[in-house]
Amino acid sequence: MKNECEFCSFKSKAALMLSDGEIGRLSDNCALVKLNKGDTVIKQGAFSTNVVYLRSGLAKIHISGPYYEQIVRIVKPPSYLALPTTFGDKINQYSVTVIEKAEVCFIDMIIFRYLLSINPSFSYEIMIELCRNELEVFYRCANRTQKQIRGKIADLLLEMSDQIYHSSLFSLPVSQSEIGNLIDASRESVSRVLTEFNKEGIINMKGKRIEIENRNTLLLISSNG
Amino acid sequence: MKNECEFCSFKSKAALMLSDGEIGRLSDNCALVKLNKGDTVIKQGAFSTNVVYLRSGLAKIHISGPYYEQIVRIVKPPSYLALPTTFGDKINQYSVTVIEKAEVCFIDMIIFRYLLSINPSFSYEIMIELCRNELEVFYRCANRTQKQIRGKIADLLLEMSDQIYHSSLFSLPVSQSEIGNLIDASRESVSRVLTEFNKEGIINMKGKRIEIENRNTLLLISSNG
DNA sequence: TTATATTTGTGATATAGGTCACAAATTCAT
DNA sequence: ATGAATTTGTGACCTATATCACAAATATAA
Repeated sequence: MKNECEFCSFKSKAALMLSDGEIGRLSDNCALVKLNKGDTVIKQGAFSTNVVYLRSGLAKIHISGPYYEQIVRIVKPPSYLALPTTFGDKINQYSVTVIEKAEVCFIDMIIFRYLLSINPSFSYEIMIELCRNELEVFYRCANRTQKQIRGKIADLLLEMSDQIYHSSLFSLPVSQSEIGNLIDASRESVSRVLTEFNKEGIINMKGKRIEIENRNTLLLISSNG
Repeated sequence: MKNECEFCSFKSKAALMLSDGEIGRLSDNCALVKLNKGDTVIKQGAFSTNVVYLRSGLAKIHISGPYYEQIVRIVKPPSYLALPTTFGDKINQYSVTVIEKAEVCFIDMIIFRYLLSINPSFSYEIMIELCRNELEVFYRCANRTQKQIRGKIADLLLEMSDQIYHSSLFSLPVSQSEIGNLIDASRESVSRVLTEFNKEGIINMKGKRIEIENRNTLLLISSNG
């Protein structure tokens, strides 16, 4: 399916830098795909000639660790994926899997690199994204290490509510095991803490639906260990 | 002190992409500084208008975490630092401190961005570096989480020997507390493991001098937890 | 070189969070 | 809707590693 990028209402900040002609080139080499929860967007180790633009939905980035698959971060749109594939060798260095019904554009890598080479503003915006990613991982790194489980879960809930869903009521896009994997804790501990928070009236949880009832207490727990 | 970049024998791969004229521009806006262990290269929170090129020596990147300063990685040359400052706001988002006598070039950010905008090959190489950084943090992330202390220290020793010093005999550039901070362990545990390795004949340690005696066992421990 | 500050080694003890096991609840596919 | 598969809740128990507390060893500065 061909995407009409010129009329796309989910353009990335970088894509806004492109001229009409450039957008046309992009459009001709870009395929929009709708994906469901669990679908693989990028498979680590596979050969690829595409950059992927996450246009809507949610995905997780995970890599194969020494003992098991490790989720390294949740990605929300707008976001470019597989950039290391574009710039390094053509083998995907991590996997990306949809965790919430997503629209994704597969962009031919040659065109993407061509656009980078002729449009410095486009290139500049992509660099900003790369830097932001790096900083985010740094920040997570310190957080993962220094906080205890209650703090890490409080953080995650606040992030979901503030950064991802922009609402105090949302449905967790991942299982408790995946949360555990992401924040470096066992599934059982995640369950225990979530239940605690529920009993303490901090959140109201039924199934995967969560409503944050007491944001301030979460903030407190987040900065307490 | 003005640096004569055209004659620099420690050029980055990116800098090799620059034309003579471009190198000249760089040279005019670049200051070479020699720094000692403990010297601050970049201070998180401070305003900056420079990119920093690590030309020789070693440095650590650390950020302020929720409870204490967290070392996120050791940087070896050639490497550009403070790129997020260049691309985002002008405030440094992390600190960089020298851990082994270093030479560093402070490059005016305006020139750096100018070169990026006119030279796509230069820009391309910088993007490769940004991507490599991201992947490296992903990898570390999985490692830190999934391995036990012996495995993490084995990894660190192998990295020092293979990646940093290219020799089985080297002197640790950081204290055991810093190692603990980097691999997410207490100083005491680091000491115990290093002592164990020493007694087990895997390494030969006196003071900060370490010689790797049994590389294979280290590899084994590294992939064992 | 000498004094001072920092780093390291090691035993004793404490604990956060992991692991196991199984029942209950949800979610998914037909 | 219905049965199968997955996810969640929770008690009992375990363990890797943190903490504490010093003494010994090294590194640093005067």
